[in-house]
Amino acid sequence: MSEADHNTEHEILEAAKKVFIRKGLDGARMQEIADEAGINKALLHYYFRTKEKLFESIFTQVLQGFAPCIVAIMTSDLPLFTKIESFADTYIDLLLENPYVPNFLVNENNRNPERFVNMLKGQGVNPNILRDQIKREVEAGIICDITVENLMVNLVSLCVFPFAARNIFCSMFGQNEEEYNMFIRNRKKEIPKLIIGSLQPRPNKPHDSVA
Amino acid sequence: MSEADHNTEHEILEAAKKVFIRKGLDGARMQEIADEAGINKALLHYYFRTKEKLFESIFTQVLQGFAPCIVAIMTSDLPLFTKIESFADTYIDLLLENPYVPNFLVNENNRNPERFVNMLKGQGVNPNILRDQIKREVEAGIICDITVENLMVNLVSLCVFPFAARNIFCSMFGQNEEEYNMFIRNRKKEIPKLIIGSLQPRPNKPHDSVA
DNA sequence: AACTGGTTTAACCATATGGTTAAACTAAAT
DNA sequence: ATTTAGTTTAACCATATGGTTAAACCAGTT
Repeated sequence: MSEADHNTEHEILEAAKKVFIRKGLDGARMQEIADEAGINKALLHYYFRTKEKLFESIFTQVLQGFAPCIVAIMTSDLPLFTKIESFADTYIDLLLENPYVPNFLVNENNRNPERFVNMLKGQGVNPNILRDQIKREVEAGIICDITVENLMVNLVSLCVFPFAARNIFCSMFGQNEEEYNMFIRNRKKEIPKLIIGSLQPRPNKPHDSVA
Repeated sequence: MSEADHNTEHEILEAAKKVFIRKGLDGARMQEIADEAGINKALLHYYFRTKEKLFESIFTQVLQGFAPCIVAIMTSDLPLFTKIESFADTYIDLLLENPYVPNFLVNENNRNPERFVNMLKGQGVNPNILRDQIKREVEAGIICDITVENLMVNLVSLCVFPFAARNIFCSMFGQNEEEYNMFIRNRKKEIPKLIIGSLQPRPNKPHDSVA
């Protein structure tokens, strides 16, 4: 029997991920995780001594799933516009596969900010490379000026928030799950269009007067 | 002695708001709320029989604090650009005064979507008026076409998400609290600029080809 | 046959927590 | 002086929950 097969640890991690992401640390019950994994509480504690340890595993696992995407846009050496398009595309795909993760992360970010910040430091997220790229492209006349901070916050907000506020928007617009997913898939193109449009260099002034 | 003075109920509500917003329904302890209100648990239950009831009060109170802003942009008859500017300005001010509310709402939205949806229905949020306005302004050549959904999601995402992900961005950019607040205040102008810029009608095509 | 590690069962413990209760106290109202 | 609403104190209850434990079970291994 291959190890990956009856690998109970893996089952537990999958189950814990599901439960923790949906209910958070406080809301999750060890019993529920055991049930979800198809085992019993004793065995659950046999593998992961405490709830905290189990949560820690899930948290880092989830975070590491989302880090590469962010690191890529921060560090790769593609042209900025390409990066933006690629980020929106892959990030939204990732989110569509893990729609509850934004809530989970926002929640944990609230409950235990230190853990979050410490975890991030280990991921090598450094805005300076992107800052330099922006500077270079501004000087080359490819884009008009913007801060890394505004660019990143705009991009991430537009991609992530529609997931965090899914129900709110859904009910606000009277959409069902599938319609909303379609709407979000559509945004894979809308978001870059919006941001890249705002970065188009203007002949004279950095901002146009409202007609 | 005026009622508003020793008004214990008010004290309790303030305390509960603080605790619930920071820790959520699951994380909040009745004892903690009592302490925060400077009273004891017995009296707390004397005023609000159950945790649920108390939470309900806080939840509706918080939601109603944020509804008017949304309703205004959906229903008032100002020109669209004015609305957008006004929304970003007043909404971000409101958020700066209640920085933990986005987390609270996202959290609750996750934990109990039904409550959220039901609550929203009572607030008279109806996108059709705004939809009509957009249609009119498109036909008048004031703006280029966009769906209400995309406009609202963009606007709200850009305003709210920087609060929900405060620590993440803060640590990502090495900013302290005050710098980040400044950054956000700055976005009161940046966000309308971005969105209004994208709505500027183009002479021929609805989207420009990348230079 | 004996051993081994993973697994189950089921009881159990300590603690936290939401909620209740009764008795006493205080201060204002009558 | 009595009443009354608000408040405190402190004990108490029921339950949920994280975590432990011991004994038995079962499948492969030796």
